Amino acid sequence: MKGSRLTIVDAARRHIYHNGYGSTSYADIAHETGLGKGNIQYHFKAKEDLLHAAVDQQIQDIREQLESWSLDCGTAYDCIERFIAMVEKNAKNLSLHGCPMGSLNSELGKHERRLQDHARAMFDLYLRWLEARFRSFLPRKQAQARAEQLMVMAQGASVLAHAYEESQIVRRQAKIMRQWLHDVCDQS
Amino acid sequence: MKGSRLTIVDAARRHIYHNGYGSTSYADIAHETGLGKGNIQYHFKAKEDLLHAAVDQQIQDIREQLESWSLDCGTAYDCIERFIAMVEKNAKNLSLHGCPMGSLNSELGKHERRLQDHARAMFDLYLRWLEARFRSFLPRKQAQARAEQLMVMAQGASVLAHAYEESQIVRRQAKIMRQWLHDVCDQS
DNA sequence: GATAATTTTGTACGATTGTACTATTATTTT
DNA sequence: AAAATAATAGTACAATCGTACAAAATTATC
Repeated sequence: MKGSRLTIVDAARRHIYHNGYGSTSYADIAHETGLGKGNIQYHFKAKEDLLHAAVDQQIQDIREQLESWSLDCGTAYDCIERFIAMVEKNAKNLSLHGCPMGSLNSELGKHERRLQDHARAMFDLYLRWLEARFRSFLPRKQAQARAEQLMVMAQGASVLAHAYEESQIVRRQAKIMRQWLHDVCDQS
Repeated sequence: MKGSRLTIVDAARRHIYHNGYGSTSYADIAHETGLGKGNIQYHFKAKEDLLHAAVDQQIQDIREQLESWSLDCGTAYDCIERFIAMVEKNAKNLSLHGCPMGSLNSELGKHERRLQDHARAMFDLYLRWLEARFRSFLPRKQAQARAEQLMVMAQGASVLAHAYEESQIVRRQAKIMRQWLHDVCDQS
């Protein structure tokens, strides 16, 4: 039996991803987990705590994911391609609910800047990891720029796919990202 | 003296852009316009009507903007560059509040799909206009793809710039877009 | 100028929200 | 087993929300 706290955080992550932070209430989480509302308050006194816990766990997941990629993949090129493959694999969810990082940051950036500071850390993880891979065959300044550019493409694809509820947009952009990555490597 | 209705829609547009649709209340608009709360309800019976009116006016603005660009610019290349110039010019606002189209679509896509249908029309305007320009020197299928790609870059830049509250991200990406546009033209 | 229509305002209401609090049950510690 | 701590549930409360409605003020129409 999984601990209540973890059950709550899992439900919170899913609900925040699907409905947004502002549209996630204690009642929602209580209903979704089958637990009492007071119980959830016991584990997370304020609503902000719930978000912090959800983001923390997602950060943890991202860390493990990136570590596993670093180990699995031979070349830096393969590593970066693995990132693109992840985007493509998640095309359906991205078109249905947007990017978990991007949409949360967009929402929090509007009127919860303090909370956004935490959510932004997810971007940092991917960006620094990508930059490190690009540095295998590019100088620091260029590696930084390429990492940013790749993340821009991934986020833009998510926004458009979500707006049109059309996963094909993500797949088309993934193809473009691969071609772009190939060209970037060629030039170096 | 500007009509009350227009005053309300203007305030609604600004407030929705800055705070999001979910965090925009009748009380907010009343306070911002100095009008009574009941008055706003008189002009817009339901909150959805307020959003529809705000989106309608924004669509109108976009239409006029695109028409003016079509007239001003000589070549299709110049037209597309004008689009990039607009993104760059709005870098500060994009970093502070995100893209008015993108962030609204992201929010509505989460749990107001019916309203998103309307908001998506803003994307359609830009995409179809861009596609038409690209068709000056590209076949239909490729023109469609290029328009989508450019919009992806613009939206991605907005998301990242908003997440980091860093307008330089938009400016860097605008530079990349210009280079990209140049290359696309060269290849044709 | 009287009458009708429109515009504006203020308030009231039911629903939902985050939070606080108490009581009850389960688990651990001694 | 007894005591203490942690966990769970239910309820209460003030605040805010969208909406409904009635009265007052303004403008238009004849």
